[in-house]
Amino acid sequence: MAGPPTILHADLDAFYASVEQLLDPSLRGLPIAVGGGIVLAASYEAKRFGVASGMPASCARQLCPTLRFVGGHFAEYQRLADLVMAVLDDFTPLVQRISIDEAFLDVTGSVHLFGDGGTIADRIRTRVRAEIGLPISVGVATTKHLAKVASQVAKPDGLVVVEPGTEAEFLAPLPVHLLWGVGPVTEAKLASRGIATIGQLAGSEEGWLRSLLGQAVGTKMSHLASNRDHRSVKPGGRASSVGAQSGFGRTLATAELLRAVLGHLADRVGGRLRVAGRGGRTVTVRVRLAKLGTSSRSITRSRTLDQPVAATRTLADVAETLVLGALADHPDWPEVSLLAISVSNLVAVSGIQLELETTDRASSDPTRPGSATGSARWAVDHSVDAVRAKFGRAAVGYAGVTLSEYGSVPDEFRELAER
DNA sequence: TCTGGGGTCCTAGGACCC
DNA sequence: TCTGGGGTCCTAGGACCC
Repeated sequence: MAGPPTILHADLDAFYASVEQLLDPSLRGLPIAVGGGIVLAASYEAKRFGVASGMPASCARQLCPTLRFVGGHFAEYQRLADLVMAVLDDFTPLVQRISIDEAFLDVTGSVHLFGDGGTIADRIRTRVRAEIGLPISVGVATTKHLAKVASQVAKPDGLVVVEPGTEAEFLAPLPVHLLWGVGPVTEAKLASRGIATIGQLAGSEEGWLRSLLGQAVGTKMSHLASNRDHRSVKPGGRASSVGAQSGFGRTLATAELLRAVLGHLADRVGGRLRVAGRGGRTVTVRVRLAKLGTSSRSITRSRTLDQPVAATRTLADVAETLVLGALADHPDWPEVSLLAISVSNLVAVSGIQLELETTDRASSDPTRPGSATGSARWAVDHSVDAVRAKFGRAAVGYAGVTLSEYGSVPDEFRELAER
């Protein structure tokens, strides 16, 4: 007699902007944007002018001349979002947080305690508004994906319940871009075949969709459109890669600049890995290359090592080798506009293990984790990590390089995004 | 000597999400 | 208007093993 599951998707509205309006009442009701050179979040008042996140500030100001830019209170975003998540935890242990401001809840086992899905969603919205002061939209359905679509439809500050049995008629008139996984490319491919709504998508043959969109995407779209997607809510879950990137406009890639930026990025990534007690075998770099007056292209290079690494200097050395190799392959693209380092194939690694691993085997290749210098590297990292644990990140800089002249995004924001 | 199929890992690139 | 930073997942080819 087990009925269908009851899944909620709870999503804070225009989160960063809503927090700013909560902290400063004079901003309430006004079009505001969080960010500096680009819009990181826009209030609903600003969205009505067409302002959207990711938009350059100049463009946003043209759309909305009265737009106010406000600095981000990054620690507050994290603290308030955590309070909201704690409210969700009161209704079920099955909470899957998928970003700072949204989560899935499986409340199937909770309905006998708190009431049906719509009642629970109502209580969540009331509590979040009363206790934290933020608007939150909730979608209720029998599957995760449909709950997410419902919460998007509910925005702003709304609640949408899709009753079991009404899924198809709910989805049919909605545009395909509301489906999770449909971005500009997929939307355009579908539009070229006359498919604009989820109903039209559901009416398309699965094999035909696979040939149009590819095996995985085609299958997924077919399942989503006809609500045959039944992934379960999975609490917890650790990241499978750790990375950092830095854009610096149109700058000529001197060897000094590459070294400095890669050192800084390796420091960020290595520090986070060590704090998490993890190391990774695969180091990937991304280089965005640009030519003046033309578009940019990005290339990636990766290398998989025998042993997991987390040492800043080792990561920096591997990354530098990869970047130089990538640049050598593209001599006609002289300018570098972004560098990124990512580490994947992650495994749990204790500090002791890392130390042993780097001292056990000597090697003349400095990019290998078994380098003879490994012990010294571990000692340096360990000292830096210890100071930072006490006094914060800024207490110790890597190689005395702050790179403030290149970074356009404050470090606080990076740390927020790391969560 | 050449033929076949399956599985896993690695690498580069692309689409998408918040 | 191609701008930020941190992620996930998929594809396709090649190497290698059985």
